[in-house]
Amino acid sequence: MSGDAKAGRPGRTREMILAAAMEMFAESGFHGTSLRDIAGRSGLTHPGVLYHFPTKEALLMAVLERRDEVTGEDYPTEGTTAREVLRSLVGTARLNAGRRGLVELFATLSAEATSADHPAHEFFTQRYESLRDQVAGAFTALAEDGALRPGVEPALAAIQVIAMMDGLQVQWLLDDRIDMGRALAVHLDQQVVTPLEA
Amino acid sequence: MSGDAKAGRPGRTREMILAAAMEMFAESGFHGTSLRDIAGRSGLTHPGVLYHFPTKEALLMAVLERRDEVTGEDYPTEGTTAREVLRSLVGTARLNAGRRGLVELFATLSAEATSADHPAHEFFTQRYESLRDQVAGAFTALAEDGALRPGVEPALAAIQVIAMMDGLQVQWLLDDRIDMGRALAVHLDQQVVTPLEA
DNA sequence: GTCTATACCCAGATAGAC
DNA sequence: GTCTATCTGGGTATAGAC
Repeated sequence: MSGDAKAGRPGRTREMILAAAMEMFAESGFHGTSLRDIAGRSGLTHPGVLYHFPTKEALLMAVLERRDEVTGEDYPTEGTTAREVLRSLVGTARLNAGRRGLVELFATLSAEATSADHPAHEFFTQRYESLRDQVAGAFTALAEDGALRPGVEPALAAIQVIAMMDGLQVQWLLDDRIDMGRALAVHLDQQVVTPLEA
Repeated sequence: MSGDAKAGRPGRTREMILAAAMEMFAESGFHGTSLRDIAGRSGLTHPGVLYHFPTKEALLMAVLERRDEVTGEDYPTEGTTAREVLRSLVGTARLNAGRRGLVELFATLSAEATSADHPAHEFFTQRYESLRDQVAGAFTALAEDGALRPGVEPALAAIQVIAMMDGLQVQWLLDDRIDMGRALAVHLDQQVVTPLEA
């Protein structure tokens, strides 16, 4: 049944397409990449790609979910201290400075997806909500330890850091002399009583 | 010479096209909007549009410049105090909460335009540079008056506020319960010794 | 001077052969 | 599971009607 050498393991081709799509979306953006480009790099024709992913947007969503897995490795979600959660935000910003394509993809799509009818709208709405919850949780824990500066509200502080991360990405994409990690670290140190680093 | 009733005042049609284009770029982004869509809403065909604007890119640039005029009214550039410059950032954020289309346009395009070959790339690079200069100037003036909290660096603070403004827009577009004005005001008050408001 | 008609090529998507 | 062929629609450019 599955002994056919040509076909390989099911999902094998799917993986190759995903890898090619992620690279090319990252290099040239979603609109700048054609299905024929992706197909070419995967060694098929564009209807071949559409057999595995019904539409180009479905392929995009698959790439986004995979991106979340990759970046998710930077964000320890459980069993970590509140300070570690905040430090991981700075860490991600620093790592991102070496992953331009991924940053471009995310920045472009999160903006595009603000339209209610965009295929990735729900994806991003949920993503921001869960990110805000997670970061707000960290700030709340710090507040309970009296580790926040006076006037810092956990829920608002979460919105603010996440906003700053996103905005820094756009400025950095336009001018890579912008130091995202430092900007974020300085901001976070203004929220807490004892500096995060060291 | 100019007595032709059909033609109307020169620039009349141009205005209609611009208005339609601004709305549709805001809703669907640059790549998501076709000239035929814009033409349809303006009551002409797409080559009709191309008579007034040689290319789709030229139309985009015209729209961007007009947006700058609208928003520019919120930003007093000269003859104002440093504190007023910062307050105007908060004011713009509050006004923007009533101009969803404009915010969508700007958020979507600034992200798209991070690609080096995007027609609006240069426009946004310049825009951010000049905005940073202006805000950094305000922070520098405050620093000289000893009005900044210890550790606040003017140039970095400018990058940070602008980043936060942009990031807040994306979160607000996805969930309009986000209070952009308040988030920004609280952040700015953390940078200065005496609160900005009142 | 202002627009319509038309034609070009490239992209996403579908139908159906193998 | 993948291809060939084809359809539709987009951006661009030109010819020519009013």
